[in-house]
Amino acid sequence: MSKWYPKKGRVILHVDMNSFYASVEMAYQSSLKGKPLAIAGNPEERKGIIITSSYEARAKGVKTTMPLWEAKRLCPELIVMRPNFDRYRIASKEMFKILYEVTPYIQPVSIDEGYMDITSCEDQGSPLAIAERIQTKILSQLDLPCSIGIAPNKFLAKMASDMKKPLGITVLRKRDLPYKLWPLPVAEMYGIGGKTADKLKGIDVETIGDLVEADLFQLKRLLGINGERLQNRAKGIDPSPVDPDAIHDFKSIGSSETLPHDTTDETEIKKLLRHLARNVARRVKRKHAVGQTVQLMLRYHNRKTVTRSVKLPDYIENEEDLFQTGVDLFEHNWNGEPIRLLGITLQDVAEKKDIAKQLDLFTYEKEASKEKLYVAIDQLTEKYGENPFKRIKEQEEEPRTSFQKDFLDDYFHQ
DNA sequence: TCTGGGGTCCTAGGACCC
DNA sequence: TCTGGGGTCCTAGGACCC
Repeated sequence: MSKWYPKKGRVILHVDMNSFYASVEMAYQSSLKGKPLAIAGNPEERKGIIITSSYEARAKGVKTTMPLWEAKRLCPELIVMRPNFDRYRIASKEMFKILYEVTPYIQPVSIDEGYMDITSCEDQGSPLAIAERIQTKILSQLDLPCSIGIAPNKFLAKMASDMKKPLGITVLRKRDLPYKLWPLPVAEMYGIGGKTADKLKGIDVETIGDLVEADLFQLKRLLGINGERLQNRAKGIDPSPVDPDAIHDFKSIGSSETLPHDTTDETEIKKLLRHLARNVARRVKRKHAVGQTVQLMLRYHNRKTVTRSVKLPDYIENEEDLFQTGVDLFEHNWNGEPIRLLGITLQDVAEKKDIAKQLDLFTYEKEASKEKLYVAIDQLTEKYGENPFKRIKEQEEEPRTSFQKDFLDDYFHQ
């Protein structure tokens, strides 16, 4: 007698550190615990905005991106610290180490959060038990609080981890959606910001439940293809996989900086461009990458921001090329008004090892007749073990270990 | 007294080719 | 004389996230 088994769904965790930077500082210096603490930039350099704040500070109304003076007005006893990124990187690494003890199927999405696919971890206990173990371990070993969402896909796991903070664990199953997800304002949905929320309000979509009910054609007209994806997510549908390799497929590397004062002084401007080019080049080098497009960003005194980019005939990687292209773009596009911020970004980035293949092939293409090209493809296929037209990385990747010890170094640059 | 810096993805128009 | 429609590449800007 054949028995019917329900198709097994996935089990996804989203681990989200609670007010990460502030919590790391408290773990570092326990006298800060229980106090309103904010991590902020230097106001003298016009970078005085709140990056993160402790729950004690949030209780007083302090919020991320709020100017420091406003935060101090709301909370006069606020303790303010500059960020110590090295500390946060170390803490992040230790946190992910704990996650990798459970499974290698992890997609880090930022310094303080990541998705885990624990579908095939039944031997380690129920999803809830696994989540509790992770949370307890991160708290006892690192003295850091986190919230965890448990759900059948990434979107729901993300929404779930947001529902109880700090130190929450929230299970969000499909059958929970009508009372746990749908009553929330649509602006609380991941992927919906102020602009989209405003647009949706225009068609009377105020809650996530309203989004589920909304007319699909109307949504598409309003938001394009994103309308359909957002509605699917609201319905609890999100097929996107937990992708451990996403972290390696970076597409751009950039650096930008606000000047202490608006300036029209070309010496000062070039000095900053030099600094930015050096910054980008250092990180490009660490990732063994090259890139083909350089983008210059200018923010003027009135905050008007423009970007100008150029695609180069060759891949570049070094400081000098970045600097020269940046200066070139600057000289051709600056309108002469005082400048507040400058940025240089290298785009169309790829790893050198992948580019080598393309260049090989390109050379053959250029020099070979069609017939010779076929021979060339055969040769390349032999050399790389697969059709070289298909960009493949697997063969050159290191085997995945329980903890890829250097990947965070690469990702969270330095 | 104002509003950082690191990214990703999508859209839209013009150039160009067939 | 007038002029289709599809596809790709390049560039600029916008929305969003942490």
